[in-house]
Amino acid sequence: MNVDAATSRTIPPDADPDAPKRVPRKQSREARRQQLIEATIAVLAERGYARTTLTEVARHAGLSHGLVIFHFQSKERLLEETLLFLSEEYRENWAAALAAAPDAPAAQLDALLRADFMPPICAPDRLAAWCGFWGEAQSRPMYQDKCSVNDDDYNAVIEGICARLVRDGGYAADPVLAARVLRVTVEGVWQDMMTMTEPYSADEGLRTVMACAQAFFPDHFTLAGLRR
Amino acid sequence: MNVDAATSRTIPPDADPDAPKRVPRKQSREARRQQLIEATIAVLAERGYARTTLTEVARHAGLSHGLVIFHFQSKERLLEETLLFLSEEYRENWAAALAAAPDAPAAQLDALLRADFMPPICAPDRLAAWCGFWGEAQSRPMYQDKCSVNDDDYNAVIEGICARLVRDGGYAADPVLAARVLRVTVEGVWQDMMTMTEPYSADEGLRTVMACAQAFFPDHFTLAGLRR
DNA sequence: TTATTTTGACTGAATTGTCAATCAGAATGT
DNA sequence: ACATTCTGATTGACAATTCAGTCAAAATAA
Repeated sequence: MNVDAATSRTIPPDADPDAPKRVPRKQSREARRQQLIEATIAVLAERGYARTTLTEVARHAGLSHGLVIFHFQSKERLLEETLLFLSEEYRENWAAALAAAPDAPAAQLDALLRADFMPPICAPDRLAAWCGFWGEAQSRPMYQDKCSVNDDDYNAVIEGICARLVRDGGYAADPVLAARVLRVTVEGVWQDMMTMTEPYSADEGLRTVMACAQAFFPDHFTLAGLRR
Repeated sequence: MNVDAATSRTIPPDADPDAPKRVPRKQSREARRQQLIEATIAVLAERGYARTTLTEVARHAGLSHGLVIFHFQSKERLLEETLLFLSEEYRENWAAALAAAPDAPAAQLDALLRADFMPPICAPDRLAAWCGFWGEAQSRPMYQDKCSVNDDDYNAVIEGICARLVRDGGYAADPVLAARVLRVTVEGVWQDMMTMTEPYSADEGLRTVMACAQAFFPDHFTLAGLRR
């Protein structure tokens, strides 16, 4: 679902190993789809969900709007696949951060929270596109369906980490509530960065989240993150 | 800007006391506008921002769509005034709660947080309409303009309360960050209640917010709210 | 009557989706 | 190397629909 994967597909499985770089068509099917999804994200960020049109997406990609339908059948499907891509990208980002972190619950939580403030997740167009979808998700069950699995997984992970941290660290807080507060704080800070008249930086956003972690787990966190 | 205010306006200050019910035109005008704004909120909640049409708003109010234009000149203006109404309603609600609370900072914070979970603010259609606007606000400077004053005031108030609470209560936290976390937690809980596959109740939402307050100000708050 | 509100038909613009024609490159043949 | 065929990506014109906004006429109240 990422660009590299699409690029690698341009070389057929039975390709001659010494054949250098086969650049098949003007663009391969997967690469075009990915290009159009990126264009959709950009238009969502620039104009908002309600004013996102196929023509604008196509124009942004330098292609005809007929091609968008050719690749995605309908506007609905294009938006679905865009949301799915963002959802997967987000999931892969935090999952990778988690896998790279030490096993101690505080270190895991630190990695999980930091992951949301790293590129490519914390890029302006990504955040803006997310906000656009959030606004529509409530009235479109399909959008909830597309993301609920990833959302539930994230929830389960952060709740599990908080439960371990509460137990091992001797805290009294309810881990479910603590996990929920941390999650919505990240989301809220993102939204601040998109909608406030004078938004703060991603650094300040992360500091805010760490202040929240410190409030719940003062022995393990400071404003700068994991206490060491 | 609320219904009662509009209704009270129906009786002019110089009205004859024994004249039973004068139903002046201008009042009818305000009542219609209010009716259409309520219909707009309902449609926003039901179909989302992108699929909100004048025809649907009019149908919901049992009126013709030409009348919507007659009263609001354009769809843009209708949505602006709807947002303005919601913003004022929200502001009046927390301002009233604050005025009714004791002057102690912990009591003020408790009142401020509870206010967001009381009707009419915490009604499903209100929350859903807010979410719809949030999604579009990023790409529409006009929406930010309309609300920024009220938003900034809320921010200043909750920061001030947190600053007093930190000082008087001997806490070490940064009051600006604590205030920000509390604010985005309320917003995030609202969004949860709108978009989650199996949302929790307003009570559970308030408990979550109080868990956050407890984390920052454990001497003054419990899961049930203000410690007494 | 006069002023205001309300309707509903109409217009013009925007937008999604269709489709036949075109075109670029790959495969195949010579 | 060169020409021919084939495939499927790409275009752009077109149809159908939806929707915001206009307006003349009707209804209603003063």
